[in-house]
Amino acid sequence: MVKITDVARHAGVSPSTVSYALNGKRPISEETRRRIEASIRELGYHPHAGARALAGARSHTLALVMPLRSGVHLPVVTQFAMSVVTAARRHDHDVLLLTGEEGEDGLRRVADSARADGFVVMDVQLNDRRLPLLRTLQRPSVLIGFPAEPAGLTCVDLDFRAVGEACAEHLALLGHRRVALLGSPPEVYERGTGFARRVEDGFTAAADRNGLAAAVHPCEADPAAAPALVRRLLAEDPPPTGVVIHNEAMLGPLTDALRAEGLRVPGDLSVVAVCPDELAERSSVPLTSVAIPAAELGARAVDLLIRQLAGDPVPESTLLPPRLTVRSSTGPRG
Amino acid sequence: MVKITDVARHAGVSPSTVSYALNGKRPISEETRRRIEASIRELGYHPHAGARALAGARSHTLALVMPLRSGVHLPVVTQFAMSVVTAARRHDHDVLLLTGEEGEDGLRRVADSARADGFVVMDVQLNDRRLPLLRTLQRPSVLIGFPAEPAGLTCVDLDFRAVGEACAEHLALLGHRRVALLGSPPEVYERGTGFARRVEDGFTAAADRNGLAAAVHPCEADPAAAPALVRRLLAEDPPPTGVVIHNEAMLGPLTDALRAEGLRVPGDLSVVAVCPDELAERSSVPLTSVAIPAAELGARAVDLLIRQLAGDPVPESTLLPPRLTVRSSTGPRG
DNA sequence: ATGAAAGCGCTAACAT
DNA sequence: ATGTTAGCGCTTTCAT
Repeated sequence: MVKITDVARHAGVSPSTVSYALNGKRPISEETRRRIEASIRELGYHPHAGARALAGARSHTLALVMPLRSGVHLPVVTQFAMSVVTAARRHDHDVLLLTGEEGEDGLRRVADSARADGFVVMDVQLNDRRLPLLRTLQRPSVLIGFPAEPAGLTCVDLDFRAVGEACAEHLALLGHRRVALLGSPPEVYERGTGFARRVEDGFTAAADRNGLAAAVHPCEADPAAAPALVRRLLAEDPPPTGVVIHNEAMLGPLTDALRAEGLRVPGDLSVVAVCPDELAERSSVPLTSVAIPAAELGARAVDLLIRQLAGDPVPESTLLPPRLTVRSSTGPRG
Repeated sequence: MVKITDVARHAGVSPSTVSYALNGKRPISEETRRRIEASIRELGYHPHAGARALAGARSHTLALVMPLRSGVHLPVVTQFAMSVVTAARRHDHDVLLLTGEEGEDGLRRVADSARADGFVVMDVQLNDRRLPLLRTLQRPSVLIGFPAEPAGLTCVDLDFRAVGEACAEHLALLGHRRVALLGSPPEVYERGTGFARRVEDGFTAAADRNGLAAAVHPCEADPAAAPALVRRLLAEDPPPTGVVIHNEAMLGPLTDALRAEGLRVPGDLSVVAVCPDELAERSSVPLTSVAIPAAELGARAVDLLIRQLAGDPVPESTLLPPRLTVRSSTGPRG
């Protein structure tokens, strides 16, 4: 195994000089730095992570806590994880993967054993059991999603209010005057992170601003209920010409039901979905949609964590703007 | 921070005794062990991972290398990762997450810096660039999938030949006499890990054994081609009454095309899919299917890695038996 | 069955 | 701008 003293000898300097050249904590002459870098490459030196963590105060590792439950769309989880790793590597950090299942004990274990310097926690619930611990732990963390009481925690999420607004505005711009939101099932409002309500608020607010008539239909995750819901929607007089679906499980059943009722999309009805791009693309009519920007969320979370580790102040709340992708399911009214 | 000397003092023993009590490398009297364990709990002691790695020869960390390309079904990746973490924790190991993107340099870095004791490598290609390195690295690894030349490497995968057999046998048992396999696109055969061919072989072999007439249709991943393919399938005289679809991208288009041709599933045609359960369940007619047992693969991979780390001999090749889940898309002939 | 003590490879004072 | 050196907390001989 190649160690720092090997590099030092090879470059004709002291170990500490190599160490400093590596982490830039004090100035090194250009000439010396070059020799050291050459030696490192030539010998294939990689500092022993354990020794580094023991002597320094940092493991150069971030912990990523994956969801407990599988309510989250799994592809989004993978994309998110990948972007976290990629971003972490850019900052010379590795990523330790934890499951939400390990709960508070897992967090404490990882923190106490100095396995990780900070945490990225996915799938944070409104009243997450882990919140008190995360607050007191002497390591920074970044939460994906907003708990009921986010004060004192660093949180990142998609700006769901802006999602609702973007959907309404997209339909308004296409000339629609009557729009509806087919929302999430009640469980999501209660158990979830509150994002369903935020979409709703943004949707109705933007509809108001644009003079649209807007209806909101909460929506169970029951495929069998789709036809009835669609009929109820169309029974309005006059019926909406644009609809936003924020309910992943019902997306298929609802579009099927629309087709069954003989409605053409977007000819008779424009449809905007709030769902992963993957789903929107695979639909029989590719859906105009707003997706969770998993990669951006991951990169941003790492960024915030690294800045905290550097002692920089960071905003407690970060909301990422939504991006609406226009596909084939929306068109001008009529 | 609580350290081993704190525990030792609290329990009235020497640090080394605590260490031995922790890892069981020498006998400790029942009485002493109990006192030590009590102290550990009371003080909330967690050994410093860096110190442990430095003094010992093990980081107690496994590296999990996630896929480069996104050809792999992302939900399967997530499930796999979760099961790897869960299994690793059962053996007192943590998991470091790497992306395939880091390639050989990433593996070397992690090995040389003693960040991980071994590797689980997902998505191994037939002629993976990382294979030579994995062979020479002084750390064990387990590959998910079989490269062209697996000798000297520990590989785990679903037994795809048995998958083909299970599908054919399921149809045979239902009384079908003429069956067809709608296979993977040519790219998969070339670039892939050879599993497509193995399914094919198993399928035809089992069909032969059971006296079925079996046709194999390779199948581009082009949704527009689905109707033509279905018509071609039905043009056979007599047409098959059972079909196996091993092509994730075409699953939707093909079932749509079947419906468009007025075929009832399973009334007129029984369909077996080789695809993630998730997809099979969400199909308009829930599909009888064989899935990738992601969780089992992950657990098995970790198992093999841990056993290698313990110096135990392990089989080079492990094939997991497929599980066919009967849903609504298959029924007796006629 | 238990203790004492010598490192493991690195970082960060404290030197010059 | 660079060198010297004392630990960081643990494991593991070598003792007893």
